[in-house]
Amino acid sequence: MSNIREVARLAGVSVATVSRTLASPERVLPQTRDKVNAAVKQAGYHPNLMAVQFRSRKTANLVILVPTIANPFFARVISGAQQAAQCAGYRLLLCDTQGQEAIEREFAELVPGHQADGVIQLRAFDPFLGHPPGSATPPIVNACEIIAGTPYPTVSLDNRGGAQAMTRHLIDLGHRRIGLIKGPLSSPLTQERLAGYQDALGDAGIEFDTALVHHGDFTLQAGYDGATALIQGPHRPTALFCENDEMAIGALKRIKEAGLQVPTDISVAGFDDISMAAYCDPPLTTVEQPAEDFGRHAVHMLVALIENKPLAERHVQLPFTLKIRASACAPAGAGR
Amino acid sequence: MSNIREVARLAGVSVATVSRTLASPERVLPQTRDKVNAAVKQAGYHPNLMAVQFRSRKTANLVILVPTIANPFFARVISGAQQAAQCAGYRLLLCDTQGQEAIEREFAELVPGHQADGVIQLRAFDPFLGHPPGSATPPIVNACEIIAGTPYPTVSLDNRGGAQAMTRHLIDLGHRRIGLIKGPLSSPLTQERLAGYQDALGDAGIEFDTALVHHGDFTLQAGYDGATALIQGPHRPTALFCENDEMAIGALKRIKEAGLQVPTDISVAGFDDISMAAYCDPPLTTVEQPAEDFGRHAVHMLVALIENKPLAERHVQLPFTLKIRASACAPAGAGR
DNA sequence: GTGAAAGCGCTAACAA
DNA sequence: TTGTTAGCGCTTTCAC
Repeated sequence: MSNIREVARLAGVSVATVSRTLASPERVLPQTRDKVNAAVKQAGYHPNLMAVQFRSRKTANLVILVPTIANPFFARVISGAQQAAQCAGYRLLLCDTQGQEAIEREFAELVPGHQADGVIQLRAFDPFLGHPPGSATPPIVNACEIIAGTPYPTVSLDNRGGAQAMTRHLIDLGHRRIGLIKGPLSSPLTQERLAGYQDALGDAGIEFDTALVHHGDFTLQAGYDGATALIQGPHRPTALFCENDEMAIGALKRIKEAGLQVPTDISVAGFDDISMAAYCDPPLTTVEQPAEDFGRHAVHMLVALIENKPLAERHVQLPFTLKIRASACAPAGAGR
Repeated sequence: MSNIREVARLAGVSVATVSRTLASPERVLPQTRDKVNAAVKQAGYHPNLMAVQFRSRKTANLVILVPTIANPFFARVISGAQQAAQCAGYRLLLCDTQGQEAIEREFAELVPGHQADGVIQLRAFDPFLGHPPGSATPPIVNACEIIAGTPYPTVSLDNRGGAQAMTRHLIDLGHRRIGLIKGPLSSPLTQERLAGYQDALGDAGIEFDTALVHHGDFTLQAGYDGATALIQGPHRPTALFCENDEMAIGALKRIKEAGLQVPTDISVAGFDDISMAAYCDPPLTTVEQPAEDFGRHAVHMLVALIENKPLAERHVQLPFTLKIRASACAPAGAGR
């Protein structure tokens, strides 16, 4: 592999001039520049980025920790992040952590290790937990699922408000027995959505019934299983609110298999508005999240942190939108 | 930020001993090791990975270029790659290129730039195209969609065979007019599948009709649009073969909107077997690909390349499986 | 505008 | 087993 010294020799200039030509060509005479460029081509020279970054102590790398990229919602978040990173002159190092703390820690370690400038965490776990307290916290932004009481900047959705709005929508349609297919207990996000669900129930004077709540893990299968549990028995719910679209689609399948109609027999609602939501049968009523904006905002904030620019807000909250489609309607025999 | 020298001072040893303690503790006396470890903790020391890798000329980074991580099939490929990389002691740098050559080139540049040891390309584009011919080709493996006539090692599916098998399956069910919703013209993969489709038609003595072919871009919307075009007119096909599951699901929606039944009026088949395929209505008959294996094999081959180990095979071909579900059946009025 | 030279933090001979 | 020392390839003063 050729190095800067060889290029300098070929061009008949000093290494400093080669370095300057590459970094700030305007500080070099055109004729010198041409000589250098010719030498670069001739030598097949590629600057050793390792050395460049080592020397200039700037990596232009951002790490993003994603619980699972198989989740289409996260795919959209990443897409937004990638765009914003590109614009800001950073590369995005994507890491599918499979929700494993060890992997999250390992990748986050790239930051104190000078291999990346900052990290975006999309899950409620602090990858720097237990770091030497003396050192300043590395640049990090927490988005989507927020670590309770975290000092880090955050980008979040009003999950409680979103769940409340959707539950209220179902109540307004005339539903009184609304099943809830939740995410895992450990997720703060799912606790907030449960709270929103309870808020709406409370407002309508409907008693909260734990028998109507089922825990899943955000997968299609979990929705299927949740529906199985909730629709059996004599007094089944007239609507099912699922905490993400994939579980809702899983539930849809199970309900149809039971010989019931959606929405006439049971209404179904989701959360996220993944692209599939508009294509399933019936199209899914859901809570839309501006997924790409999570990524975009997180990157902007992280870059500000890294470059020591002031942060406009430390805690950004993004708006949700109720997306009314055909999977939810008034229950059979509703008074209104 | 503390450095190795400070740790050495704190521990009362030389920098070499600190370096050794970190890299190969067994070459250092236990008591020395303890002193060093204590000093590391006290100093809040994190090795500067930039310097480590710069000096030892090994990054343990692998770049994977993905056309779009929003595609659930690629998500599975990545998942397999990540696993294999982890096992082999490498990090995977994921890059969503959005199919843009400029982005692919930029990330591939990390390899000659010594910032990554090799690259996996999942699309039929050579990111090192036009590289100085003098220099040896950087370690690269081409998987999924293969560059025509590439000298690189590859991991591929028998796309032609897969498409032929599915088309034959539809013919065996009694279909004679089979619509094809293809990927973009530019994709080699889609040309192979077209060839397989034509093979099966030829074997059955059915004439190829270009009016039954529609070009899409692998999105839900493309399937929807393709179905719109193909099901209108008096002599519509009795089956639709889509080159991926997402287009098949898009087609499903359109067919139902037209008041037709799947599969009784029109059968639908897909390709890939994404998780959603089993959950749509009706469940999708499709060609299953071992997605995770693409990633796994690609990583294994790339690591072999990087570490100068012999490659068992330069061109791995993975098996497909016909996944028969409910979206395809014999056409109405079929003789058998 | 260009060159000489110092040194980033670390590893790896080699010496002790 | 441990220390000394010479760089890895580059950027960046500071002279000229």
